[in-house]
Amino acid sequence: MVRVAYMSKMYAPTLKELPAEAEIASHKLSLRAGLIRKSASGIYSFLPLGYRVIKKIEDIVRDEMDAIGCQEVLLPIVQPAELWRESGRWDDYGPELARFNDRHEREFCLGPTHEEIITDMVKGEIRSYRNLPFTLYQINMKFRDEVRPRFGLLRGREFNMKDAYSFHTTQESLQEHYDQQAAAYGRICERLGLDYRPVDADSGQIGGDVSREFMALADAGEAELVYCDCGYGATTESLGEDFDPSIEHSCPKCGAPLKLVRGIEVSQVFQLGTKYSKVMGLTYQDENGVDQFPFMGCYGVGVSRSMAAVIEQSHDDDGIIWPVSIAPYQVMIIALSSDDEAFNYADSLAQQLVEKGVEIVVDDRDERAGVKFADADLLGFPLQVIVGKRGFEAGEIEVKIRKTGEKHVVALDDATTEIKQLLDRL
RNA sequence: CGGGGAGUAGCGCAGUUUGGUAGCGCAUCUGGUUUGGGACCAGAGGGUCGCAGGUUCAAAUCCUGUCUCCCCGACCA
Repeated sequence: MVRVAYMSKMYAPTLKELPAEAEIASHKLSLRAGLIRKSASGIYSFLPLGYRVIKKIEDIVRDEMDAIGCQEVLLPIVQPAELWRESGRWDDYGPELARFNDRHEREFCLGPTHEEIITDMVKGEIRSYRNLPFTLYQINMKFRDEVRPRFGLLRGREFNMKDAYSFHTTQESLQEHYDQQAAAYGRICERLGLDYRPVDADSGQIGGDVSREFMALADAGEAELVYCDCGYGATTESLGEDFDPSIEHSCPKCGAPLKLVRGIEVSQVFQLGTKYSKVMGLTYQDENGVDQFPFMGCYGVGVSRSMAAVIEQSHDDDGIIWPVSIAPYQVMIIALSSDDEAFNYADSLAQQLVEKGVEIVVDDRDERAGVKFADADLLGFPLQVIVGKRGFEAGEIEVKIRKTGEKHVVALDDATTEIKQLLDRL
């Protein structure tokens, strides 16, 4: 059951002053709005409002994964060294792989990605070509002991990620699913309200031959990319050392001048081929009873990083501007008057809206108007409904659209429907 | 790992040069006045100055070591 939330009860410690540790907008605002708190370098706790956003992003990702036939699982974070020795990555991965021994001196690592675990798991179950293709995914914390964590959630060491792994009998089947994943990733970016570009990329540590990344455009992004309005895009890294960013380049597809920008890598799709199935001995029997190695793909979405990317792209001097799709609450009702009648009206309006499926938080705190307005802007709810004594006595309330700042005066009796309509238009 | 910066009250900072026993703003608590854009007045609480050694009559301040955090670079599914 969905309930009205109240600011007076909410654990949402906002900061008036800029945190000294943060440099970029998304990091500053995540801290100021009380979405996250740091435990150690690159390691964060998610507070109620931040975790609501994370869960909403996860639900969008789940919806898109389920829509293309993927099935959700949950894989272990703690993984035995032997699997990583099998794949060769125990030695190859380097110090980014966090390792430790258990009480019996057996070696383990914290999963930075889950190819080994899933390949091993599937190995016990796959017998026949009839079992293929299929795709499993999970949404889980990853740990990578990054050389230099920075920018809050943009490059953390522990982070929330969706990772999917697909298994196929043919390259064509892999290609087909890879395309479906890429299309789903485009839809995910759109539903998150991101300004993004898909680009050709390196496959790096994960390995494999073909890879695309989805870049949220942002000056604070760590990646550099080129793109063209015709649809072409590539990371400058993938273009190799001979790419000179100081001179203008033309699009290899249409010849138009390429744009050079910075971006945040929010997701990536890979074709792994038979790299992991071969090295870890994952086989199935084909129609002729002959053992074959499945083709594999893997597909990742940085969930916590996506949250930071959205803030990076959608904020102003006053705070965050959430898209309706992932706002922690869609509407904040600011109860300005302590007058019983006006407050009771605000509360009943909240109840009515909740019953219509709108997520509502009421600022019922005993604070001055300025404090409430400032927090509402900082927290970035798409709509602010202002219920004050003066307006209430005149039979009206005010609805402010966070993004544009425009205000609508609404009659008390029409409030529920008007708010619903304004929300639907955002 | 190389280069740079920083650890002093919950947060943001001053004090370190020139050692003398810790301060400001915000926040918190109490009382009062306020109440549509981060109020005002009066009072109060809160810090082994990151940690460990050392020098000294005396260390936030000087010396040595160490830990942590941030930025640039290297690195990065």
